[in-house]
Amino acid sequence: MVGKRRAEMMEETRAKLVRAARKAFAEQGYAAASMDELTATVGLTRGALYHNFGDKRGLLLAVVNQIDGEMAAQARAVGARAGNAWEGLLAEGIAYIEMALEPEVQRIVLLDGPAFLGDPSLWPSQNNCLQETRRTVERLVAQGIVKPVDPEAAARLLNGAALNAALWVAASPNPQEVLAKAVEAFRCLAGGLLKP
Amino acid sequence: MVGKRRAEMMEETRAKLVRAARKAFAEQGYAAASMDELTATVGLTRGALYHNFGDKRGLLLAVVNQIDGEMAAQARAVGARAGNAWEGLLAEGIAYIEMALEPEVQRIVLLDGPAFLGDPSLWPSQNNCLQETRRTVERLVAQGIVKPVDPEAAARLLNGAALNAALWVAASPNPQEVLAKAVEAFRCLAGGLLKP
DNA sequence: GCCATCACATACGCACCGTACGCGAAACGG
DNA sequence: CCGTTTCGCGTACGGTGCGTATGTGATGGC
Repeated sequence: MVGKRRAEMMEETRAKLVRAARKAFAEQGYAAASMDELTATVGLTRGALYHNFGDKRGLLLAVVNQIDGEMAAQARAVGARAGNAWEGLLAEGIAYIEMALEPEVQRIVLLDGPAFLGDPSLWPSQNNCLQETRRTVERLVAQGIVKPVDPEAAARLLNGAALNAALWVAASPNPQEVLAKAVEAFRCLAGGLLKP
Repeated sequence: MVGKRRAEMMEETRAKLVRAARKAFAEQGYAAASMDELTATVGLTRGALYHNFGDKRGLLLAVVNQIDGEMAAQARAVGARAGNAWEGLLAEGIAYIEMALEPEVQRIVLLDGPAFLGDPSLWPSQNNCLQETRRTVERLVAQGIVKPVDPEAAARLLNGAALNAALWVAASPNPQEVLAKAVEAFRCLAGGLLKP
């Protein structure tokens, strides 16, 4: 600890707060999470919070951006692993459904994020995972595999469908069975984009 | 006012509070809306609120149920007006997109509702507008028009896609143009449910 | 016409957020 | 090497809002 520069220390403080926030927001929800408790769990006070993130929303923003980035990376990896471009799009969508089962993703990014930060497209992160899907759709349109739809619109609807599917699966008593149904229905819907 | 019975009076105060809540929640969001202000605008105090709805969430629940019911009725009406069952499903979905442009629907039912009340399927209203879509899908499956998918799953994904489309449209600078794209993409996706 | 009920108002305590200010250590210039 | 400035963070304060406990006046049965 002693050998570190100020910038490193500050970055470490930010990281600690973000880590604690991911836990607290996921478990209690953004509104119910107390900043006094949150900061205390990592040996700090609210002073550090307001100095680093401006306010409570600023911390939520930082957390959302971090998780969003992780999701986009995961989606990209899954898509790249697929046999062809079309299977890649399906794999990405299904990956979103499965990722959204994680409490951190569901609670923070899908529920509290839009409610307290507004529409995802307005986020500074520009919603990486949505952009990822959009680019995939663009490629498929260019290759003539899918109908010439607006890529942004298609990406929006696909992500929206996936997100809602995940909420459904998470709330169900037997997630495994419901997940299978959701994935099946998703494949079905997405097929509507394919050229005849 | 004098000639009314107690039950009528109580129903009237409930209605007044719900009306005020629709306005306040839609304009400021659930979290930011002050119950002191809200009740004062209709000449009451928080006492009336906690007596009639238990707590702040109870009021949100009542508001959500009311709007949800209106949405389901609207969807049913639009669906019935369509030429055939398949066009009815499309019309319902598009109607959801357009309804979700209303701030009361978007802010209260789509953003704050899930965030503060949990998954819509857990709401006491049983999410009427989702049930409406599910029944429509069931009919289409029975008639052999759409593939034998799980009706609940299909309804979930369709509604999710519509909701996300609406958020996108509402946040865009030129809603008219974007709405057209969203509707087009929705028709496309929904087509994936049709039997070949 | 008395009394129980009840819808709603009033009053209180508590939690929490945001801000202004204080402090001590690190960075910096000479 | 030392004085000074910077700055990351802690501390203290005020304001606001929720939930609950208690009071009250009108209503409706008997």
